[in-house]
Amino acid sequence: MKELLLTPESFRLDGRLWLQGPTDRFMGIGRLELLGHIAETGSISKAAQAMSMSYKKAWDLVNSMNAQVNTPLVSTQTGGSHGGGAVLTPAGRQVLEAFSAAQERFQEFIRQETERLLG
Amino acid sequence: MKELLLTPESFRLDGRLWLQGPTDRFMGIGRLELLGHIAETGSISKAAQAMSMSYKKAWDLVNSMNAQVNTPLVSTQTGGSHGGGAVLTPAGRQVLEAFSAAQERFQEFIRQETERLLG
DNA sequence: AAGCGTTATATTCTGTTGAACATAACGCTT
DNA sequence: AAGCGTTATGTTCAACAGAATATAACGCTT
Repeated sequence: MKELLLTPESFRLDGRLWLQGPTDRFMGIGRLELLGHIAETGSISKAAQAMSMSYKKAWDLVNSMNAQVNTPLVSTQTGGSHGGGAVLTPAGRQVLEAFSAAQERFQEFIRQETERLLG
Repeated sequence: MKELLLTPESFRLDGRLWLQGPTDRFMGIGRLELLGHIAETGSISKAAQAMSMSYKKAWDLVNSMNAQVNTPLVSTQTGGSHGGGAVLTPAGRQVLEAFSAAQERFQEFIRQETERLLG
Protein backbone atom coordinates (compact mmCIF):
# COMPACT_ATOMS: atom_id res chain seq x y z
CA MET A 1 0.00 0.00 0.00
CA LYS A 2 1.56 3.21 -1.21
CA GLU A 3 1.34 6.29 1.02
CA LEU A 4 0.64 9.51 -0.80
CA LEU A 5 2.30 12.65 0.50
CA LEU A 6 -0.34 14.99 -0.90
CA THR A 7 -3.92 13.81 -0.72
CA PRO A 8 -6.83 15.58 -2.43
CA GLU A 9 -8.67 15.63 0.89
CA SER A 10 -6.11 17.94 2.46
CA PHE A 11 -4.62 19.80 -0.50
CA ARG A 12 -6.19 21.80 -3.27
CA LEU A 13 -4.51 23.25 -6.34
CA ASP A 14 -5.59 26.81 -6.98
CA GLY A 15 -4.49 29.72 -9.10
CA ARG A 16 -5.14 33.16 -10.47
CA LEU A 17 -4.88 34.69 -13.90
CA TRP A 18 -4.80 38.40 -14.62
CA LEU A 19 -3.95 41.06 -17.15
CA GLN A 20 -1.48 43.64 -15.96
CA GLY A 21 -2.12 47.04 -17.55
CA PRO A 22 0.03 50.13 -18.07
CA THR A 23 -0.48 51.43 -14.54
CA ASP A 24 -2.49 48.93 -12.51
CA ARG A 25 -4.00 45.53 -12.73
CA PHE A 26 -6.41 45.69 -15.62
CA MET A 27 -8.41 42.47 -15.54
CA GLY A 28 -8.82 39.58 -13.11
CA ILE A 29 -11.48 37.25 -11.80
CA GLY A 30 -13.01 39.92 -9.55
CA ARG A 31 -13.13 42.61 -12.23
CA LEU A 32 -14.51 40.06 -14.67
CA GLU A 33 -17.38 39.15 -12.35
CA LEU A 34 -18.03 42.82 -11.75
CA LEU A 35 -18.34 43.45 -15.49
CA GLY A 36 -20.75 40.51 -15.72
CA HIS A 37 -22.97 41.91 -12.98
CA ILE A 38 -22.92 45.37 -14.54
CA ALA A 39 -24.00 43.83 -17.85
CA GLU A 40 -26.85 42.01 -16.10
CA THR A 41 -28.09 44.79 -13.85
CA GLY A 42 -27.22 47.96 -15.75
CA SER A 43 -25.87 49.52 -12.56
CA ILE A 44 -22.60 49.70 -10.67
CA SER A 45 -24.34 49.88 -7.32
CA LYS A 46 -26.54 46.84 -8.00
CA ALA A 47 -23.49 44.95 -9.26
CA ALA A 48 -21.65 45.85 -6.08
CA GLN A 49 -24.54 44.63 -3.93
CA ALA A 50 -24.64 41.34 -5.83
CA MET A 51 -20.99 40.81 -4.95
CA SER A 52 -21.30 42.08 -1.36
CA MET A 53 -18.84 44.78 -2.32
CA SER A 54 -19.01 48.45 -1.35
CA TYR A 55 -20.10 50.81 -4.09
CA LYS A 56 -16.88 52.75 -3.72
CA LYS A 57 -14.77 49.66 -4.28
CA ALA A 58 -16.76 48.74 -7.37
CA TRP A 59 -16.54 52.25 -8.73
CA ASP A 60 -12.79 52.36 -8.13
CA LEU A 61 -12.40 49.13 -10.09
CA VAL A 62 -14.48 50.43 -12.99
CA ASN A 63 -12.53 53.66 -12.94
CA SER A 64 -9.23 51.77 -12.98
CA MET A 65 -10.28 49.68 -15.96
CA ASN A 66 -11.61 52.61 -17.94
CA ALA A 67 -8.50 54.66 -17.24
CA GLN A 68 -6.18 52.09 -18.78
CA VAL A 69 -7.67 51.86 -22.25
CA ASN A 70 -8.48 54.34 -24.97
CA THR A 71 -12.01 53.05 -25.30
CA PRO A 72 -13.73 52.68 -21.90
CA LEU A 73 -15.27 49.32 -20.99
CA VAL A 74 -18.14 50.77 -18.98
CA SER A 75 -20.25 53.75 -19.89
CA THR A 76 -22.00 55.53 -17.03
CA GLN A 77 -24.79 58.04 -16.73
CA THR A 78 -25.75 60.15 -13.72
CA GLY A 79 -29.30 61.27 -13.01
CA GLY A 80 -32.33 60.42 -15.10
CA SER A 81 -35.51 58.43 -14.60
CA HIS A 82 -33.84 55.62 -12.67
CA GLY A 83 -31.15 57.76 -11.16
CA GLY A 84 -28.56 56.82 -13.70
CA GLY A 85 -26.83 53.61 -14.62
CA ALA A 86 -23.97 51.85 -16.30
CA VAL A 87 -23.67 49.64 -19.36
CA LEU A 88 -20.87 47.75 -21.04
CA THR A 89 -19.53 49.28 -24.21
CA PRO A 90 -18.74 47.04 -27.19
CA ALA A 91 -15.12 47.10 -25.99
CA GLY A 92 -16.33 46.03 -22.56
CA ARG A 93 -18.30 43.12 -23.97
CA GLN A 94 -15.31 42.10 -26.06
CA VAL A 95 -12.97 42.07 -23.05
CA LEU A 96 -15.56 40.25 -20.93
CA GLU A 97 -15.92 37.53 -23.54
CA ALA A 98 -12.22 37.11 -24.27
CA PHE A 99 -11.14 36.99 -20.64
CA SER A 100 -14.04 34.72 -19.68
CA ALA A 101 -12.87 32.21 -22.24
CA ALA A 102 -9.29 32.41 -20.98
CA GLN A 103 -10.57 31.95 -17.46
CA GLU A 104 -12.48 28.81 -18.45
CA ARG A 105 -9.43 27.33 -20.13
CA PHE A 106 -7.48 28.14 -16.99
CA GLN A 107 -9.99 26.23 -14.86
CA GLU A 108 -9.59 23.28 -17.20
CA PHE A 109 -5.81 23.54 -16.85
CA ILE A 110 -6.16 23.46 -13.07
CA ARG A 111 -8.36 20.38 -13.27
CA GLN A 112 -5.73 18.61 -15.36
CA GLU A 113 -2.90 19.59 -13.04
CA THR A 114 -4.91 18.61 -9.99
CA GLU A 115 -5.24 15.16 -11.51
CA ARG A 116 -1.49 14.98 -12.03
CA LEU A 117 -0.47 16.25 -8.63
CA LEU A 118 -3.18 14.91 -6.34
CA GLY A 119 -5.14 12.40 -8.39
CA MET B 1 -6.09 49.04 -40.39
CA LYS B 2 -7.59 47.32 -37.37
CA GLU B 3 -7.09 48.93 -33.98
CA LEU B 4 -6.35 46.47 -31.20
CA LEU B 5 -7.82 47.25 -27.80
CA LEU B 6 -5.15 45.32 -25.88
CA THR B 7 -1.62 45.56 -27.20
CA PRO B 8 1.27 43.42 -25.93
CA GLU B 9 3.29 46.60 -25.39
CA SER B 10 0.92 47.84 -22.71
CA PHE B 11 -0.63 44.66 -21.33
CA ARG B 12 0.87 41.50 -19.93
CA LEU B 13 -0.89 38.30 -19.00
CA ASP B 14 0.31 36.96 -15.67
CA GLY B 15 -0.76 34.37 -13.15
CA ARG B 16 -0.02 32.35 -10.06
CA LEU B 17 -0.41 28.72 -9.17
CA TRP B 18 -0.36 27.32 -5.67
CA LEU B 19 -1.25 24.39 -3.47
CA GLN B 20 -3.52 25.21 -0.59
CA GLY B 21 -2.82 22.99 2.42
CA PRO B 22 -4.87 22.03 5.47
CA THR B 23 -4.11 25.24 7.36
CA ASP B 24 -2.09 27.59 5.16
CA ARG B 25 -0.75 27.92 1.71
CA PHE B 26 1.50 24.94 1.21
CA MET B 27 3.38 25.51 -2.04
CA GLY B 28 3.76 28.41 -4.46
CA ILE B 29 6.39 29.98 -6.65
CA GLY B 30 8.15 31.64 -3.71
CA ARG B 31 8.25 28.53 -1.54
CA LEU B 32 9.38 26.54 -4.56
CA GLU B 33 12.33 28.84 -5.19
CA LEU B 34 13.17 28.74 -1.51
CA LEU B 35 13.30 24.93 -1.58
CA GLY B 36 15.57 25.13 -4.61
CA HIS B 37 18.00 27.47 -2.88
CA ILE B 38 18.01 25.30 0.24
CA ALA B 39 18.83 22.30 -1.91
CA GLU B 40 21.69 24.23 -3.54
CA THR B 41 23.17 25.87 -0.47
CA GLY B 42 22.33 23.47 2.35
CA SER B 43 21.23 26.37 4.53
CA ILE B 44 18.08 28.34 5.21
CA SER B 45 20.02 31.52 5.90
CA LYS B 46 22.03 31.31 2.67
CA ALA B 47 18.84 30.54 0.74
CA ALA B 48 17.21 33.60 2.30
CA GLN B 49 20.18 35.79 1.33
CA ALA B 50 20.02 34.51 -2.24
CA MET B 51 16.40 35.66 -2.42
CA SER B 52 16.95 38.94 -0.55
CA MET B 53 14.56 37.61 2.06
CA SER B 54 14.93 37.91 5.81
CA TYR B 55 15.98 34.73 7.58
CA LYS B 56 12.86 34.89 9.72
CA LYS B 57 10.59 34.99 6.69
CA ALA B 58 12.39 32.03 5.14
CA TRP B 59 12.25 30.07 8.37
CA ASP B 60 8.55 30.80 8.77
CA LEU B 61 7.91 29.47 5.27
CA VAL B 62 9.89 26.29 5.92
CA ASN B 63 8.07 25.85 9.20
CA SER B 64 4.71 26.32 7.52
CA MET B 65 5.51 23.71 4.86
CA ASN B 66 6.85 21.16 7.34
CA ALA B 67 3.87 21.64 9.64
CA GLN B 68 1.36 20.69 6.95
CA VAL B 69 2.64 17.25 6.01
CA ASN B 70 3.41 14.09 7.94
CA THR B 71 6.88 13.85 6.42
CA PRO B 72 8.75 17.18 6.57
CA LEU B 73 10.18 18.61 3.36
CA VAL B 74 13.21 20.19 4.99
CA SER B 75 15.39 18.65 7.67
CA THR B 76 17.36 21.07 9.84
CA GLN B 77 20.26 20.77 12.24
CA THR B 78 21.46 23.32 14.79
CA GLY B 79 25.10 23.64 15.82
CA GLY B 80 27.96 21.59 14.46
CA SER B 81 31.06 22.29 12.43
CA HIS B 82 29.42 24.77 10.11
CA GLY B 83 26.92 26.02 12.63
CA GLY B 84 24.15 23.82 11.38
CA GLY B 85 22.25 23.55 8.14
CA ALA B 86 19.22 22.36 6.25
CA VAL B 87 18.66 19.78 3.54
CA LEU B 88 15.71 18.60 1.52
CA THR B 89 14.27 15.26 2.53
CA PRO B 90 13.23 12.78 -0.18
CA ALA B 91 9.69 14.10 0.29
CA GLY B 92 11.02 17.62 -0.21
CA ARG B 93 12.79 16.66 -3.42
CA GLN B 94 9.65 14.94 -4.64
CA VAL B 95 7.48 18.01 -4.01
CA LEU B 96 10.11 20.28 -5.56
CA GLU B 97 10.20 18.23 -8.72
CA ALA B 98 6.45 17.74 -9.05
CA PHE B 99 5.56 21.37 -8.48
CA SER B 100 8.41 22.62 -10.68
CA ALA B 101 7.00 20.60 -13.54
CA ALA B 102 3.50 21.96 -12.92
CA GLN B 103 4.96 25.45 -12.82
CA GLU B 104 6.65 24.97 -16.19
CA ARG B 105 3.45 23.73 -17.76
CA PHE B 106 1.72 26.76 -16.28
CA GLN B 107 4.25 29.09 -17.91
CA GLU B 108 3.58 27.37 -21.21
CA PHE B 109 -0.15 27.84 -20.68
CA ILE B 110 0.40 31.53 -20.08
CA ARG B 111 2.43 31.82 -23.27
CA GLN B 112 -0.38 30.22 -25.24
CA GLU B 113 -3.02 32.45 -23.69
CA THR B 114 -0.90 35.53 -24.20
CA GLU B 115 -0.81 34.67 -27.87
CA ARG B 116 -4.59 34.35 -27.95
CA LEU B 117 -5.36 37.50 -26.03
CA LEU B 118 -2.61 39.89 -27.09
CA GLY B 119 -0.87 38.25 -30.02
C1' DA C 1 36.02 28.88 27.80
C1' DA C 2 35.34 31.78 23.97
C1' DG C 3 33.94 32.22 19.17
C1' DC C 4 31.60 30.92 14.95
C1' DG C 5 27.52 30.36 11.92
C1' DT C 6 23.48 28.47 12.03
C1' DT C 7 18.58 27.36 13.58
C1' DA C 8 14.71 29.00 16.43
C1' DT C 9 11.51 32.50 18.18
C1' DA C 10 9.36 36.96 19.93
C1' DT C 11 8.43 41.82 19.47
C1' DT C 12 7.92 46.17 17.36
C1' DC C 13 7.29 49.22 13.56
C1' DT C 14 5.40 50.42 9.17
C1' DG C 15 3.20 50.46 4.80
C1' DT C 16 -0.66 48.81 2.26
C1' DT C 17 -5.19 47.27 1.73
C1' DG C 18 -9.91 47.14 2.57
C1' DA C 19 -14.19 48.73 5.23
C1' DA C 20 -16.94 52.21 6.84
C1' DC C 21 -18.70 56.56 6.66
C1' DA C 22 -19.85 60.95 4.71
C1' DT C 23 -21.11 64.17 1.09
C1' DA C 24 -22.02 66.20 -3.35
C1' DA C 25 -23.93 66.26 -8.05
C1' DC C 26 -27.01 64.78 -11.49
C1' DG C 27 -31.40 64.38 -14.01
C1' DC C 28 -35.76 62.60 -13.92
C1' DT C 29 -40.51 62.23 -11.32
C1' DT C 30 -44.04 64.03 -8.53
C1' DA D 1 -39.31 72.54 -4.96
C1' DA D 2 -38.71 68.20 -2.88
C1' DG D 3 -37.55 63.33 -3.43
C1' DC D 4 -35.48 59.30 -5.60
C1' DG D 5 -31.57 56.27 -6.94
C1' DT D 6 -27.66 56.56 -9.04
C1' DT D 7 -22.75 58.12 -10.11
C1' DA D 8 -18.69 60.46 -8.22
C1' DT D 9 -15.23 61.44 -4.61
C1' DG D 10 -12.77 62.19 -0.08
C1' DT D 11 -11.57 60.84 4.59
C1' DT D 12 -10.88 58.03 8.47
C1' DC D 13 -10.24 53.67 10.88
C1' DA D 14 -8.99 48.75 11.34
C1' DA D 15 -6.66 44.69 9.94
C1' DC D 16 -3.15 42.30 7.89
C1' DA D 17 1.64 41.54 5.85
C1' DG D 18 6.19 42.35 5.63
C1' DA D 19 10.60 44.47 7.44
C1' DA D 20 13.54 45.35 11.03
C1' DT D 21 15.43 44.31 15.37
C1' DA D 22 16.62 41.47 19.20
C1' DT D 23 17.84 37.31 21.73
C1' DA D 24 18.59 32.53 22.84
C1' DA D 25 20.23 27.81 21.93
C1' DC D 26 23.04 24.55 19.68
C1' DG D 27 27.27 21.93 18.60
C1' DC D 28 31.53 22.15 16.62
C1' DT D 29 36.41 24.53 16.48
C1' DT D 30 40.18 26.76 18.58
